[in-house]
Amino acid sequence: MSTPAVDRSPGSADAAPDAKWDAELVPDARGRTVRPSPDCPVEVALAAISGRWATLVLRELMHGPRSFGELRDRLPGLTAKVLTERLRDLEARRLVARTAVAAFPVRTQYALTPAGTALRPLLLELYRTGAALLDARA
Amino acid sequence: MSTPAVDRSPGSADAAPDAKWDAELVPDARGRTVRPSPDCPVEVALAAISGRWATLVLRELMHGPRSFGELRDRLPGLTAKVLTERLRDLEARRLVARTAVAAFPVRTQYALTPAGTALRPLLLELYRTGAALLDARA
DNA sequence: CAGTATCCCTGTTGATACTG
DNA sequence: CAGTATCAACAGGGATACTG
Repeated sequence: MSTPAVDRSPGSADAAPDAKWDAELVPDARGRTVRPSPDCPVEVALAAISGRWATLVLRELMHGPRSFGELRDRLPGLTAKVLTERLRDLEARRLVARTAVAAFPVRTQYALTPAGTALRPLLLELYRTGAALLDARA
Repeated sequence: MSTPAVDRSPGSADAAPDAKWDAELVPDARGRTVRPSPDCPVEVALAAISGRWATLVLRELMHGPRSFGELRDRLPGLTAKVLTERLRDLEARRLVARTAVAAFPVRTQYALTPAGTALRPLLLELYRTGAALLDARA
């Protein structure tokens, strides 16, 4: 894949140690990646909000716990299949916790975990940045 | 698509006016979207950093203007085709400006515009959030 | 040096219909 | 109520080879 050519990096395989990094932009070694890597914090954050509808589902859950039906009602156009996919993904990342009540009819509650709540500043920053871009074009 | 049923919203078609919104999370009407929309600030910001390798290309340009070859050298594994795609996309969004010097050999400079530089806080927040998620799992 | 041109392959999304 | 099962359509990305 990558041309071996000359190995100028004495360090690990996926870093560029001899470059001068912006200490604010790249505070530690995890950010000195040369390719999209699951170990890079930026990629981890992007993965957390990845997938269509993901930020909208998170926004709804930021308002408090919601049932499957409530989420579906709040986001018409989002099919049950995709909603399930998003929720399962968020659950796998431990950002959302599911609580199913085995009654009839079945009730399921989806709530943010502390890790999920930690995404709030990121959503705010996304909004801020996007709004600034929109205003700049206006 | 959406079940017409009862139209409980007296306002526009893509908003839910009767819901109570978190004023910090959704500061204005542009955030009260019911589906992924190009008008939503969050979507605009996500679009700005969309595409594989995008954040890495932006990171490199945050360090200063770079030529096509410099970017390619700094990001081995990124093919010329995809690098071109990312740069063209960023250019179309006015986040990056291209300056080609018609000499021989050809020299091209890619630099962030003010709008592109405005993405820095977002990248920092992505890093912060991702690092927090990584630390939480450790 | 700075790209283009193809081809192919894979993942993602959406529509629709069905179930414990 | 809270999902699952299929299937079709599409876009994104990578490998490779070529050009002004």
